[in-house]
Amino acid sequence: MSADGGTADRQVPLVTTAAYESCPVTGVLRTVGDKWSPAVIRVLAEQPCGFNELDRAIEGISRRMLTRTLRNLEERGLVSRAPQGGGSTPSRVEYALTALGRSLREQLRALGTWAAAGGQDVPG
Amino acid sequence: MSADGGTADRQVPLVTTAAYESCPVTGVLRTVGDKWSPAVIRVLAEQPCGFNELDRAIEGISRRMLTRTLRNLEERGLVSRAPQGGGSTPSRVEYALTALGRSLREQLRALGTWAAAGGQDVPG
DNA sequence: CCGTATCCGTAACGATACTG
DNA sequence: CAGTATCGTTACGGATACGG
Repeated sequence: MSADGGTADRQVPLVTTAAYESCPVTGVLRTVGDKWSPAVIRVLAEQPCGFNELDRAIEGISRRMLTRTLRNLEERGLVSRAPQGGGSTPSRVEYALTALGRSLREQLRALGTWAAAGGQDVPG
Repeated sequence: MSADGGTADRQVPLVTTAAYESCPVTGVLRTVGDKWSPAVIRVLAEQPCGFNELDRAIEGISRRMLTRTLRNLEERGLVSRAPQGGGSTPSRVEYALTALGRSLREQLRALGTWAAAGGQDVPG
């Protein structure tokens, strides 16, 4: 066997930190891999929604986490935020999935189909 | 408009805790949504690997987290663990992707393709 | 070589009170 | 209605020393 890399030897990382951080898969998993994003996406896929409507639609979520989740999804371009009634305190804010958000929803559905078919057992 | 649920009103949660916890999508995201699972899957997709080989192949991972990640993936049936050399202290343990793990890898690749095409920006 | 045990810091999450 | 502020807890992850 030669001294330098043959078949199974590996001297250098296959997954470097830089490459991993800029990986699209890593990115989307970071975005949607938190506790509540999938729930929010699911509800908004049904129909656009106000803040408190969302709060009631998702059992167990706190207003704090709902805010954070919405802001995160908005930042990523998956959710749009539209305040209504131009005053200083909007009487209603409508959240909706963007086109990108709807396409992500389809990806997640595909993943769900795979998981359900593949016998992926559920946590708990 | 009638008093009971018409079009936009919602009195009951659309996403209940029980349904959410047992959701396949939630399950797979919990499994693979942590920091290192995607990296491990990626390396093992290349070829089966020993513990320290994995450690060196993934820059920045600690032995502790590698162990935890491998155990988690094994528990979910995505990775197989095969100790070699029957003694009390195996001289080598080979980790590999199971058939289920390989199929998940394909799903993740699809997600990555979507993310790269859709202009999902990366974190950082 | 293949891990486990321990300690510690940070970040995520939950509860609740308060504001515009 | 639509949030923010504050606080406490718990889970995740990193460093490192040790054991089989």
